[in-house]
Amino acid sequence: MSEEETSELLAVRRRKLESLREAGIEPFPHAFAGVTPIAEAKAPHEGLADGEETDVRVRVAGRLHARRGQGKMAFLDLDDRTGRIQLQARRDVLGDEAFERLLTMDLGDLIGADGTIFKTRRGELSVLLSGWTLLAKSLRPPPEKHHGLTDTETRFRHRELDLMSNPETREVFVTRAKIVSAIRRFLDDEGFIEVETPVLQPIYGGALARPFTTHFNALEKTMYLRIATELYLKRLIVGGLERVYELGKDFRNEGLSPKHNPEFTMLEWYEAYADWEVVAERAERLVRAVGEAVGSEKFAQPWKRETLAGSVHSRTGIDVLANRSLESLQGAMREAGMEVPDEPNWAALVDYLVSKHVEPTLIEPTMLHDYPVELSPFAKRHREHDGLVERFEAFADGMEFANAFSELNDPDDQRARFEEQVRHAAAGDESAPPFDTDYIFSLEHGMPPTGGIGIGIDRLTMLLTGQRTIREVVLFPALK
RNA sequence: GCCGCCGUAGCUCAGUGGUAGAGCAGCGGACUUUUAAUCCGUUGUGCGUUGGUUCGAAUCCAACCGGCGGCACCA
Repeated sequence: MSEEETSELLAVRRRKLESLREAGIEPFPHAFAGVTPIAEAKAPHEGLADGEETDVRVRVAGRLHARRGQGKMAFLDLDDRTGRIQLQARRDVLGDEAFERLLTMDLGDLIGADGTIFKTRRGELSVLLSGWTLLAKSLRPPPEKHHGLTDTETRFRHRELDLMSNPETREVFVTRAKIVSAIRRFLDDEGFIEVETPVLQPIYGGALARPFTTHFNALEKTMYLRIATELYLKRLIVGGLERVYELGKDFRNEGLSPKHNPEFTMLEWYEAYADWEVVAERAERLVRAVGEAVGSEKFAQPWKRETLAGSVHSRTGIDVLANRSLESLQGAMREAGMEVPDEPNWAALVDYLVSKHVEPTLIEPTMLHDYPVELSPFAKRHREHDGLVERFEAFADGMEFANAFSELNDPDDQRARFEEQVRHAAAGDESAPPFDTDYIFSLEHGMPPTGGIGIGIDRLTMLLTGQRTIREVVLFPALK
């Protein structure tokens, strides 16, 4: 036995478990049929006058949260997913044995309760117990009842304790579920079909990121966890599915931060015959609908739009398009009295300027569009401006949450972009994706003009629930 | 990976060099309208780990482990 198992707190609960069994009471029964959610049990009776009783019978179940009194009458608070209700236990109603046995129940035990609804003199809607059942014995004490659980490490490593003691945590994850189902409803209604593409891939692509690597024993082959669903989804567009979406986990072998978890949930959709502006319009409508579904005002207004170059110019006075080489741009930054970081090329320096000087200022939902081709290996060239692609990224609260473009469907251009990325990889860029011959093969059969987007669901959930770190919207976030 | 802050009982927290505390929870008792119930009594194999300094370390120092924030990487 470990030291922990000998501790008095746990031993007391163990002894109670044994005494229940000795009394012929099953501490872990199989089911408890006919339970009404607590909020539903309460709702019809909120109008009762103080002290008013009913003969309405209810059956509720949940976790014992608190207990008051223990003479001839006791009050107990019972929690379920929908709320909390007070139980009134009376010796004269339950009888000596059931009453006394109930008082030996521990906080944290799961209890089923039968009784009638009434409102106490103090105005608390309650259940006058006519009977009760232990549904599962709890062998460890729950977190403290009124401060809840605040220790972040315990909250994330043992999310079940966070969920049982902090209702606001439950709300975040219920909202997250509503967000996901609202997304599916919206896209299904607009003629998209949901698909599943491989998580385990022989070659990774569709984004600039380092992958997780694993090994397929039967084939003696290195495999990768996907960093994006993009390339497989566009192969489905080539195949004629025309409107597809996938909601699923991507994996990127990068650092942890308040905005980054190594596995995260991404929505991507692709639609034939559309360009980035069609996608932008649909994305705005989708996010507005999702916001309405969860009662958030965050995306009620139309999103602002700025060109990427314009956004840098307005914040820093620097014209990145008039300084189209690394040396020239570095010079312009020095002239402006700015620190010049050590970046390998012009595109990386532009990316730096955006992330340092523009992104933090984008609080209201904003699209930046017209990106440099060097930053966008899968986006179609801009119909008017050389060196740019038709792409936008969407931001809010200083954080990117979506990335979309007119999809590159010229197989020869795509081949050249892959070759450029392969050169970057050879020069030591670990996030440059490898050449994907199957993808080129697919494009050579002809992909219609297509618009596509990726939306980070964790970040969207952060925005819609007001959470400041991704760990608060992921049930079991990555920890050391 | 780097820098800073943090780690005390099941939980929430006091305690900054003199030998470990409170509240809740627990245990025993009183109480038929409580709701952070109250009252009386009572328990606690706990200072993240390992070293070091000191007559003496939760407290000072070092390394390590873990958490948080920032940087780097990235979405």
